[in-house]
Amino acid sequence: MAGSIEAKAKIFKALGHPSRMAIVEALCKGELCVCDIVPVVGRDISTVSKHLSLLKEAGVLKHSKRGTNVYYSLAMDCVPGFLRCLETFLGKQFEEQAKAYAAESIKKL
Amino acid sequence: MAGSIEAKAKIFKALGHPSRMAIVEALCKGELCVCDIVPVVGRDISTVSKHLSLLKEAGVLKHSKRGTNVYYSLAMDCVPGFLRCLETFLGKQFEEQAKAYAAESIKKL
DNA sequence: TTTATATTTTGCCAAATAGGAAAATTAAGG
DNA sequence: CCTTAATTTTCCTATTTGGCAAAATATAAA
Repeated sequence: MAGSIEAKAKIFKALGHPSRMAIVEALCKGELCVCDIVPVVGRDISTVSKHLSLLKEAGVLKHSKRGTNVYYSLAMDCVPGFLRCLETFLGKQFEEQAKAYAAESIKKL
Repeated sequence: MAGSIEAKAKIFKALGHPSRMAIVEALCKGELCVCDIVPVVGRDISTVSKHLSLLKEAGVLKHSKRGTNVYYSLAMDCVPGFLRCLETFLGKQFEEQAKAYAAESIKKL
């Protein structure tokens, strides 16, 4: 399963950019067309389109055309749960930092 | 929580490289020193050291010095479970491709 | 203190990435 | 068929990244 290292890294890499993370977070709530994703990301539509195809290429998203619109949605069940877990982790980390900072401040009084 | 998008993307980015994915997979089994990680990755020790500090900076790893060695270990509980989930996903994806390919081959007979 | 071992840091180069503008493509609708 | 709207692709540029080699650090051992 050595090739699976590459495959897994590719998935992480796809999610490893703020614009693409924002796209995936938006799609956790359900399918969206490109025109609705663009304002979420706040970048040129050509840039957003490229991010979307990268995510699709990595297997994170799937898409379906209906009329002139293209709708993207999540293709990987594991992702939303992991994102919530990361948020908990980041929340705790932030708390700890705040606590450490407070302790330091008290020492200096 | 807009900044959390950046924070989460940073974590994914840290894991989004084959060498760093290999490091994290190795550390799922437990703590290792740099000298034991180097052969796993198969890159120059200076390169591996940079990958390790990037992972630490992102909060994925922590480290402790003992003697002249530095031991790295996982700092994020969510990671191993997600990796197993991805493997299941990739396995299914591979199966489907094989099935589709077989169906195509039969048609051409 | 000198020497050896483990690790990190710096310097440099080649390759990959993200960005927007503009051109190309696709599908409706008149 | 021509026009409009949605999306993707191509082209080009600036920035970031990953790699190794060499120098710098740090700790233990002689």
